[in-house]
Amino acid sequence: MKPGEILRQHNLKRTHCREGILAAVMQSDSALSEHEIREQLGEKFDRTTFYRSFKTLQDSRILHKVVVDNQVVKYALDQMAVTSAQHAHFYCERCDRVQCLEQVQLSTPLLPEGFKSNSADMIIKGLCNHCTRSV
Amino acid sequence: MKPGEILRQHNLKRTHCREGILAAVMQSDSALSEHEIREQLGEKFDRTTFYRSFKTLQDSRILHKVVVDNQVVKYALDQMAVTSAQHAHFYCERCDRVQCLEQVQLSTPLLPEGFKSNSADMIIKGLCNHCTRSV
DNA sequence: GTTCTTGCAAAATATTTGCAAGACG
DNA sequence: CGTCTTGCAAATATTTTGCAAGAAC
Repeated sequence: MKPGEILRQHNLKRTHCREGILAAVMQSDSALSEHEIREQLGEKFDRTTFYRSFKTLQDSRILHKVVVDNQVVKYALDQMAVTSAQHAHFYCERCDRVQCLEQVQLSTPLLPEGFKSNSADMIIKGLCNHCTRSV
Repeated sequence: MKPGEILRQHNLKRTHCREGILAAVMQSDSALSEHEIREQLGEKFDRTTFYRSFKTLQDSRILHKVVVDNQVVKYALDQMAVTSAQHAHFYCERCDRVQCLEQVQLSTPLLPEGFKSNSADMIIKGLCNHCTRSV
């Protein structure tokens, strides 16, 4: 599916900035930071616009945000099939890339008395599939 | 154990700021943000000093940092027994508190070919033990 | 044409660094 | 006293808001 179609499906206006962000994230095999996306699109848009676009895309559940401990913030596409399913994120300590591990389903572990879970995020850190190869 | 002792154990100088941070975190049943700790200590220290103290305490593995999606940053004590064991964090969407679920051990799920895990963090969101009671 | 989105300027917030003065052991 | 830590000022980074001009439909 193309960026424009996705936007239309969600009743969002098809603007250059939104389509640019989507195109970048869709063709990448890892999650991208605001900075990385901005670079790819050649600084064509204002940062303010970026933040507003991210917000819009997140609100419509087209993208989701991943925050790693050390303040790395990345955005990844919500694949339709996966949108509702919980999945883990992998952060590579060598190349700084964040990948969604869609195969890795999160089973919420048993919670203590009184806790009620709505959702869960898991970030696994280590070496990614690219980096274990090239060590 | 008292703040001073902990610092001595780790060969850190016992300064007011460090002891204050430790005292605050130790007596709290949930993780605290820089802001919350600063408030409790009556704005007695500079923010710069705080950040440097947090860094020191984290480097010595006395505290650990928890970052929730929406940019909430909290600090929690590393209990000795638990230090090395992986545990999950619970973020309450109602009261904004972060608790360490030490009972909930993280078993790293099966990773795809080529990934090598060093550590993992899990944040479970929902209603905490205090808030489910008072709904 | 009406409504939503953008760009710009500016503010709020978070975090880091250099350096001289001060506290710790 | 020597070394590590603090406070202050300032730089950098991140994110948010108001408002008028511009794009989308």
